[in-house]
Amino acid sequence: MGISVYNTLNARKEEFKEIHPGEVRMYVCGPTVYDDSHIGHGRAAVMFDVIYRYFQFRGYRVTYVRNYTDVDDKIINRANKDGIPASEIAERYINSYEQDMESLRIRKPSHTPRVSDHIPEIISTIQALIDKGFAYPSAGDVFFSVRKFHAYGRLSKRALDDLESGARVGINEAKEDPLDFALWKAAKPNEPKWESPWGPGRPGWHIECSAMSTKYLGNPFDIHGGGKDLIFPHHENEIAQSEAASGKKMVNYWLHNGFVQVNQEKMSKSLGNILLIRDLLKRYHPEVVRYFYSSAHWRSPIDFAEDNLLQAEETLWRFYQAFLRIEKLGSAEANPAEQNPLSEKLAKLESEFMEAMDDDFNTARVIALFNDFLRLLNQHLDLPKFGKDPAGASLLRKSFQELVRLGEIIGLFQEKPARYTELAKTKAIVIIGLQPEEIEAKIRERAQARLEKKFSVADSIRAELADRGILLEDTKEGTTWNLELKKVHQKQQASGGGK
RNA sequence: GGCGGCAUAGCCAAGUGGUAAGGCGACGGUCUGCAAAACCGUUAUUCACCGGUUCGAAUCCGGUUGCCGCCUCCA
Repeated sequence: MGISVYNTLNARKEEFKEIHPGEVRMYVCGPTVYDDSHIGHGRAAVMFDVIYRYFQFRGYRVTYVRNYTDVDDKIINRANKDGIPASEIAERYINSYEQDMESLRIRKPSHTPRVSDHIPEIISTIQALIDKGFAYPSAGDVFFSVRKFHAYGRLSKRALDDLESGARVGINEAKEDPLDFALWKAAKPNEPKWESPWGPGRPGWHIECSAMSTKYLGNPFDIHGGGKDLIFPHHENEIAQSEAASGKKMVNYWLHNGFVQVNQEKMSKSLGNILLIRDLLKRYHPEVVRYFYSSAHWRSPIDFAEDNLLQAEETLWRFYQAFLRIEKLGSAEANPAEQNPLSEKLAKLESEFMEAMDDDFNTARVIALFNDFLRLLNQHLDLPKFGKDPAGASLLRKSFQELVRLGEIIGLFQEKPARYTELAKTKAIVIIGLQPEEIEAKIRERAQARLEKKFSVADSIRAELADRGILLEDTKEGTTWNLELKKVHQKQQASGGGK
């Protein structure tokens, strides 16, 4: 049984077969660096990161290329607006993106090429297209002649004539056909430019990905990914360019992730509801964000509504609370006891995980699987003697370790449980405006009241804390405090913290 | 207008021919002075609607309605 993936090209799930044995070569369209990245960029980055990690987990050697589009109209516009060179804008937002990627714990791709470093490759690709009759220069521009490429429209399932009739673009005099797209654009004043056989100018949008993917991965290569919006025209044009230039198939599997919404609405500049990765991460731990991304299938839309994020946070919290309990069991090694439901499930966990992931990277199924396993862990933690027995404790620890090992592929459970909890508490304390000492004092005060059976006093102390998002938990070892995450977020929003 | 996609419980969300995963919430129970946490149980005879294929459909086909995306260098 191998991995199956949904391939946009054939509009169905297909068994994955690599071109070079034991090796996967994948290319994902990275950002155009003219602004800070939003949660939509984050989704693409996280989901392809999961795919990258999973192929590695399955033993493949993976070459993963994710580019930066650092030459582009939007960058130039931004540069002119801010009165600084386009290269500086690009540099600034590449840094910003890389910070975001690090925050989201994205594994670094094998290569992160930039357009500006690949002008010679781009020029020679364009030249090849001209030589083969697929492209033509016109007044300093070079265009790709769409009608010369017979398979045009296959990926996006469009007929050329439909495109023509639906075209809203103004006719460009320099084009032979309105559908033709630019490979090279003649330089205008105040634009970055490079010398070329057709005069000074810069590459069009699509050609960079053809040139760079071919350079790093060859043709054909295994997987090309990106957001759904890139299917047309970007990826359609890439196919035309690469296949026309090389005479070979470009890519076997095209993967396109679904869009994010914010409160059921499309995220867009005009609606003013762009949610930046960095702003989201002020309020939620990166693993919460990754958990949330993973809770839906990567091809489905996903709605970044506050309630949904809170739900993800609470569920992840449950995992870490169980991990804390396990860590407190001590670390004496012992051979596992006889078979029990936990050991049986533990033995199967990896294969069930792989079954879910093999099925088009179904992370939502993995989340369900982990939750099932969590319940089993808690069941055993609740058994009076199980954890005290070295064999039982050992099994619980092994179970925890297995979750950490498999969770790494999704990017979950990688924090030390104590640290994860402390981090949340430290953050919460600031928001709530209560020092731990104050909470401890209240707890002592309440303990005294309870001792004296003044339960109404004790209860009012508890209620007072609960109102601020602090939950008290009376255990045999004494009273501890925990967070009511939802309330903490409400306070945070009320105070306007973290936006 | 053209093309593509989606509609599963109060909410989020898996499930692509064999009789509805998981999470949140709610309710009942165990525990507790009472709670909280954790655990147990209940919570969709039914998968937008209509028709068809089939022994059998949430899953396939046709139609209807609603929503979304792309066709505008937006992941």
